[in-house]
Amino acid sequence: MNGAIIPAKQNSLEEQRRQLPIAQGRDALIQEIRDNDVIVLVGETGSGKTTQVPQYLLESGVAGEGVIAVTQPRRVAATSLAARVAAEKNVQLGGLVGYSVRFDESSTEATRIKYVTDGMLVRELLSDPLLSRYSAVIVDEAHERTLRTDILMANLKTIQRSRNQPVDRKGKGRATALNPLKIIIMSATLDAEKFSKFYDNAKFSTSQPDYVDAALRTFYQIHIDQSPGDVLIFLPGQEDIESLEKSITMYANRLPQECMGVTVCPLYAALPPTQQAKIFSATSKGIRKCILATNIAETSITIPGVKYVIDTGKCKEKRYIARSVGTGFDTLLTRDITKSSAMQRAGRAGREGPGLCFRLYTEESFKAMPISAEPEIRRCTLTSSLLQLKCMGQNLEQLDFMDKPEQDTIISALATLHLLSAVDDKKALTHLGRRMALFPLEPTLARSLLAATEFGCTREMLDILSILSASSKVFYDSSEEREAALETRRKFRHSSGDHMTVLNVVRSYDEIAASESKAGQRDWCQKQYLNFRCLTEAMDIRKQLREACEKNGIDWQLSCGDNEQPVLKSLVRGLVQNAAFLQPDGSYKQIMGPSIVKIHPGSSLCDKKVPAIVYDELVRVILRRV
DNA sequence: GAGCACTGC
Repeated sequence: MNGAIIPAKQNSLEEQRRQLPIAQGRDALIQEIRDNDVIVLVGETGSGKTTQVPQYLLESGVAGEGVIAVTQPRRVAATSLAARVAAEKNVQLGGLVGYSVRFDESSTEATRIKYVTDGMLVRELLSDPLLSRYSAVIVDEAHERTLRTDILMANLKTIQRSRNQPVDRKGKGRATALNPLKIIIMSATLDAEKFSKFYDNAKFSTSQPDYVDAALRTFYQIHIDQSPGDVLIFLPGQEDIESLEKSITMYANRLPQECMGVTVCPLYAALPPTQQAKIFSATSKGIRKCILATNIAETSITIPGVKYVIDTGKCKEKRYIARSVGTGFDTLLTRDITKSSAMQRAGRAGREGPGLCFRLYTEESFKAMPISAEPEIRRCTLTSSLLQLKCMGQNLEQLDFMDKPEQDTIISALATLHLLSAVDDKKALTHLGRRMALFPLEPTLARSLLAATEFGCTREMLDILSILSASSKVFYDSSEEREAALETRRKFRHSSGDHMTVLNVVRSYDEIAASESKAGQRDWCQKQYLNFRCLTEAMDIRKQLREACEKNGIDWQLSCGDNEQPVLKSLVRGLVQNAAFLQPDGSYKQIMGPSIVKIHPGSSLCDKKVPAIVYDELVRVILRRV
């Protein structure tokens, strides 16, 4: 859909921290490194930051063209970290990612991330006192304060002073440093301030313990030490699942012969059922199954044979942020689970015998967890419920609720209904509003449907709305197959945007459904990278909506054929609130709100620079975990 | 430059 994104930069870091239980994100870190020559990064040792931060530097380009050095006090750490990062980036060790330790080197001209022992870098000072090949030096395990680390840190300080000196090239405008150096000191908590002082009060930032990495290590601890039995790991979302799947598989391939094998099964709602089914198939003897699941495995799906549970203590939660001015937006944020979730997760271990649960959080964090989740009335849009209550002659503001909704949420719901002409200036229900409530649709979509009766395109509108109100997305894929999916779906793309693209999909599906069996339809969907589950659900919804039309004297067969104008006009009637105009810099500005929004990269309108857009979904981007 | 789960109508 025309998912739009509010860029993170819009909001102050402080504001984001407040909304984000896990503090530091990838983008925020990159920004901090861009803004500061020295950063002291505090966090637990051996966590993912040693492998991730260099990759962030490389990917974002903040470290320029030079080599990114990561120093380690010990040889074995340098070589094994290099191997792991090379594997994560899917490159040959010694290419893009390499290492250099005494007696052993694996690096080439192409190497951009180089893991080295601090002694090696100190030695390099002899031949290259300014370390000019390096654009960034990351000093890891700085808290160990080995002699060579200290010598290195002292030198880095003076090197940076001379390299980052602005050079005013005559007549060439602004003075800039020719070959600046970035320094990142990674340390355990206690010494952070001392490091910061040493580098002229350098900024320091704290990274949260990396639960994905902790889960990886816990899994292998179980795998090596514990008796046979499957392992279930709870993670917040697809992204973490994909990343952990990669690292577990990578280590599984290097296990000693006598060790049990490992098979990894990802599990989340959006995963096609065929792949979900893998969790139920029995593993052969000598293979340990490791299921990586979202909280879908907490209640909805019970997995047989699980003996060990690893609980990261994290989940995702969708939250609507109301704005009394303009439109609100949804955020999907990673947060701590509740006590009841924690119990539920633990209970998934050993349902058929003794089991063990490994919680990757402290007793204190457990005690700090809320007992149960906040009720939806405090977190969701109330537009639809408000309309319904009005139809029942009730007033949401006067109802005696167990938990009262936020005032802003009510105000924004009322504003939306007013804009859709479902209520009048006195907040009273209109005839139109009553008709909107006849359909099991969000009020915005119901408004578009009623507009379609005027513009003569109910048939097309029902095709689109049924997809929009299905609970899963039509276009959904893992990050691995994203490119292929994009290419295959190109034929559905419509120059007028994603809603017309969706219409093309439904029309094609209708043709297939007319001649193919259910299995044939499923096959077709799979080949087109379309979500079969979404389409079948949408077809049920469409049938129901058509019936609702018939019942209420609306002709659902009105078609505008190949003329897209009536469809677009009708959509706008419902989505007025979500209109935005192109800005000179290529971003979009809401007409009814203050925000700058961006078109989702998966949209057919992305990079098209059309003068105006309407969207049906606005998502606030949350910074990623370090 | 990228999607937690569920439910009802």
